Amino acid sequence: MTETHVPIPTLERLAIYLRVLLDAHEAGIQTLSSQEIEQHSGISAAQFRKDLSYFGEFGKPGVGYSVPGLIQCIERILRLDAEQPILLVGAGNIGSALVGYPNFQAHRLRIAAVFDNNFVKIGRPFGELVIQDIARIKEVNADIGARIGIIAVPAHAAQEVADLLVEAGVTGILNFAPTILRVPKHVHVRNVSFLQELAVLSYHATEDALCVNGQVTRGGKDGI
Amino acid sequence: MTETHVPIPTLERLAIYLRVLLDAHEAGIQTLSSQEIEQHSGISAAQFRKDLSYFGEFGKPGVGYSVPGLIQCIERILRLDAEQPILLVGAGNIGSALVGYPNFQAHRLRIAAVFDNNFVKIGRPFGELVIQDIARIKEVNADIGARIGIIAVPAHAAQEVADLLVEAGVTGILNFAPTILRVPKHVHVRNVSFLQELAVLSYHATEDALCVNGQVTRGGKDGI
DNA sequence: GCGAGATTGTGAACCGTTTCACAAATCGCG
DNA sequence: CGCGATTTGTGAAACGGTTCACAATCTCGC
Ligand SMILES: NC(=O)c1ccc[n+]([C@@H]2O[C@H](COP(=O)([O-])OP(=O)(O)OC[C@H]3O[C@@H](n4cnc5c(N)ncnc54)[C@H](O)[C@@H]3O)[C@@H](O)[C@H]2O)c1
Ligand SMILES: NC(=O)c1ccc[n+]([C@@H]2O[C@H](COP(=O)([O-])OP(=O)(O)OC[C@H]3O[C@@H](n4cnc5c(N)ncnc54)[C@H](O)[C@@H]3O)[C@@H](O)[C@H]2O)c1
Repeated sequence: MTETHVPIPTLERLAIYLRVLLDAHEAGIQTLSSQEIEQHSGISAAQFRKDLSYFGEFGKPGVGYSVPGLIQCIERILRLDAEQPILLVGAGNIGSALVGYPNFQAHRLRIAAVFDNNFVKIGRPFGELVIQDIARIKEVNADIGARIGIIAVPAHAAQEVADLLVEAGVTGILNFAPTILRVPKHVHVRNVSFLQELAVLSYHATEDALCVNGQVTRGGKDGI
Repeated sequence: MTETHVPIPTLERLAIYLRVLLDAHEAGIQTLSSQEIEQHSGISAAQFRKDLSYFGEFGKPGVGYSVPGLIQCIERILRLDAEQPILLVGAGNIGSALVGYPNFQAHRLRIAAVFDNNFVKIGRPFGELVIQDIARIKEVNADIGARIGIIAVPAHAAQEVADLLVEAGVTGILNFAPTILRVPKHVHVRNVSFLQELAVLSYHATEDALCVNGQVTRGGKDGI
């Protein structure tokens, strides 16, 4: 284990391992080998061990991994060992699904405040929270200290909201709007795009050959 | 352009290019160079050209790409040129956000039927649809012929629903439940996991060194 | 205490994707 | 028509992540 950059796919898988481990813990299992993790996660044992090797040594040769021990370690790595407050912007359809989602709590991710710019919505209850004015976001986060924000507003408002989130001190953004966000280098953005996912499935859903090819698509000045 | 396997990241980017092109089309722009696509998409011009090269030649040297022409080509590649019907299972929070989402329509993705197993919900309206009994899914899809299904049910029901979807003729599944699905080889699964996304952000949101390391985590029989 | 069996951690090989760099193609203009 | 400016398409190189394979480590039972 050297002090090296951790691949993002590794971090994503860490969250999967954590889920598997929590399930096992629930079931009263004390120890798991990388082989068994493979069974439950669909990720190869070698990959699992390599992933962990970025952070240290957590297993015992000949035995495997202590389930509660590894849970604690992965939680620490992912900063899920202490409560992680999150700002949600956009009290619409997506926002509504998110505030009520109980699984976040199990990972100590807590939506600590909801913001909108619609005066009709501001002040209304939203899950267990009350919708607040987006104009007050910086002020509110001075108390909360959230480092993660979720953008669930229409695409045309996303950049503006991203700027506000960054100004409020957020360094990680989960973006549901179909737009490329421009943010300072120190801010990490992850885009969630159902359309993209469905497009990939759409491509694979049909096996027929494509009708696009050289001589048809290239051509005269009427072009493609 | 040889007949080769297309990387999944390429397909994902294709959906992004399509969005950029549709925006440009909306704005009345007739032609775009790979350089300009880079500006709008955040994806490098070289990457863009390489991505397209898997499918043919679509541009004119010295000019660029015809916006409407390329839109048509990418839509054909992604099978978004004809209406793509989709089955949604789970009339809950996520399902609710999806049925009302207008952007799907712009890509000819249409949620053609919604299913649930809750007798209280079956028969109720859901968006413009009526919630149907999951038990009838195969029968219903005999008419619809959808090849894509969305799983928006609790994790413990996801595998069972996946089996039903496959039996109903679906070859692509978008899975929102936090579980690994076992499906036949010809079926493609894409998982959407907000938890995973947030975990990655959580990791990056703090720059402090980890407290995990060799001598602490490895050790005596009290172990990790 | 020791040998058999199990399992980890990791350098090295492998493989697929991204980036680079340039020849070939097209356009506009004099 | 020809030349300079522009931009494409694509082999080849660079890069980064995954897989492999094995020495090192640990447990258990005798
Ligand atoms: N609903 C879906 O299934 C779905 C799927 C994929 C992507 N998305 C994307 O997610 C985003 C949210 O979708 P939704 O369906 O929840 O939309 P929505 O219209 O239901 O909700 C958007 C909310 O954002 C608020 N808002 C608008 N501008 C704002 C601003 N400047 N500051 C603060 N709040 C503002 C609105 O008042 C509204 O409450 C959109 O970008 C959409 O494209 C949604
Ligand atoms: N809500 C969120 O923000 C969120 C976030 C991430 C992941 N998810 C995941 O998405 C999935 C759906 O979440 P949700 O919040 O919409 O849940 P939900 O409880 O609101 O809705 C689930 C729906 O599925 C139906 N259902 C249950 N078993 C079924 C079966 N066997 N066949 C058909 N229908 C069945 C239920 O009747 C219910 O209507 C869950 O797996 C959840 O973990 C949700």
